[in-house]
Amino acid sequence: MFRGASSVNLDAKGRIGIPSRFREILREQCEGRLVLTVNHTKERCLWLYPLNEWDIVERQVAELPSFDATAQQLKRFLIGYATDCDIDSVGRIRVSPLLREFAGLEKRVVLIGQRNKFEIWNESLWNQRCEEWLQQTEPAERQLPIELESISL
Amino acid sequence: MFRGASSVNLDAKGRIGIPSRFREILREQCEGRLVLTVNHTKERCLWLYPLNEWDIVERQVAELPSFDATAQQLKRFLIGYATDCDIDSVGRIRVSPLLREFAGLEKRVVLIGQRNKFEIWNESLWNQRCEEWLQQTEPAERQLPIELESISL
DNA sequence: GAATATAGTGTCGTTTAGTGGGAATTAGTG
DNA sequence: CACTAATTCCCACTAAACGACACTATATTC
Repeated sequence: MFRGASSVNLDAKGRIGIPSRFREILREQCEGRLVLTVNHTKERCLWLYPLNEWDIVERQVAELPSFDATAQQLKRFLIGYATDCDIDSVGRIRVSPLLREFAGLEKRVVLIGQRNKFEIWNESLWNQRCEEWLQQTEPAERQLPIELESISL
Repeated sequence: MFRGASSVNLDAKGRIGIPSRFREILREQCEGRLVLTVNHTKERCLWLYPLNEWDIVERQVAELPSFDATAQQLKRFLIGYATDCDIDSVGRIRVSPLLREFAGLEKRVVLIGQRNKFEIWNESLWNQRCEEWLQQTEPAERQLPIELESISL
């Protein structure tokens, strides 16, 4: 289970280093095989799953009805953007231009451990959002179709 | 199972390259034999199936009740536009002018892995739709004849 | 506090994917 | 049957991705 925030560089070739404290766990858990995709909500950030965790998520999403528009959108985003990526010999993964663009990643990014996955944010966007969340008194309103409520991403 | 988004060029001869990471799988699964058809919903995009997956879909659609207007329409679009296409020696398929026109494909297109199939979009339309989906607060209303709910295309 | 180890990051060269274009073949049309 | 247009096959070029290595800064140990 992953937790904690790290600030890392995205290099000129679009690679980011996974903090070393996670590397061994990831090697054991999924042989360094990860899946990188987008967050389907309004927040522009990426999600990074160990392959085994991703399989669970993908199956859940895939089983949603084909003719439900909301479910289709979720599928298009989550599975549509999901990219396999292996950790290289020095502990980095490559983020494709498409995904970088989606999340607005530039040089400074933050990697946020979220139990079964990581979130990857543009650092300044992350800081900005943190401020907003702290200001905010009312929790965001929730309205979801019934099928989505039970899913744990 | 296919996932991930790729941005590719449609060349002057109407060909698009299938990303190399899928080619070997496609060769094994269906000997590079694919079926290209249209999305029957409001979304103007194409669907690309490996032949074996297409067979399943075609059978399901064919068995829908003959006197249901919605099912008839689905049949007309899906089966009516379905075109066989083989992957060439450098990993490309040709998209007929009819299909290109239907989906409004120009030079830049995106190929979206959706498990058993791919979706092919005009790139700017795809980006536009993504924006809309992310903005959207209310989930789209759902109203479907009961037979269609359970089909997974 | 110096020496060593390790994480993080940048750079180089090789390979391979992506794309464009020409020639040969096939199909469509008068 | 001939001519034209479209399609397929093949080759070539370019740019991006990958793997290996190297350097730097921070942390750790003696």
